Amino acid sequence: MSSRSPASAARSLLEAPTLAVARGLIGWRLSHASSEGTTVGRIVETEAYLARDDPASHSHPGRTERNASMFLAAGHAYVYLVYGMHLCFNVVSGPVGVGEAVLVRALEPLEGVALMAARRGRDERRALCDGPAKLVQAMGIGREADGTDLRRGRLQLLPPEPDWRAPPIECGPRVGIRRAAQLPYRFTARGSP
DNA sequence: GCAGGGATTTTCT
DNA sequence: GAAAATCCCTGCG
Repeated sequence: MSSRSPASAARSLLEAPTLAVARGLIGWRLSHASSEGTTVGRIVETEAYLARDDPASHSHPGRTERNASMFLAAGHAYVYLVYGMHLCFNVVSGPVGVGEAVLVRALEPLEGVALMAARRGRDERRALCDGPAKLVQAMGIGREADGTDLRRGRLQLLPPEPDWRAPPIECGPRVGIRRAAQLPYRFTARGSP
């Protein structure tokens, strides 16, 4: 069909509609090169937050100082504080100025597992990155990552390896929200947390 | 293994 | 002043 390389096709995913990005990001890798070392994890669970007909989205009430990064170009990071003590990491999607993003809910640890465990203060591999705030802590992502370009900075999004086989992906309701909780905007790699 | 509640602070009404 | 895209520990079966 396409004459483009798989890597190029993968990169163009970020320009796709947000629901397609949320599904397509399953299998991508998140890499963070920090002063402590490098950690890499594979995305195994995501949630889409849209700009229209989605009252659960942070962009729904309009643009504010907090959600400003959601309105950047696709492929930027949106990092915010929830519950006064945890951070969540999102990949901005959709056209510039629209306000859509994909929340990364879980990773499978690939590299720097010992560093992840040290940051998290516990050893059990399963528990390192199986929640949106957990993976932010394990990867050492801070609020300074908010608004950065995920194709260029220390925090980078990498397409799946060419030989990586996509697992079956399940779709269901989002987690931890009240409004529009029934919308099936959550994507999970089967066999993951 | 599962249910329940506390921690903690930013953000918007 | 209330709610929030959560996590962890405790108590109980």
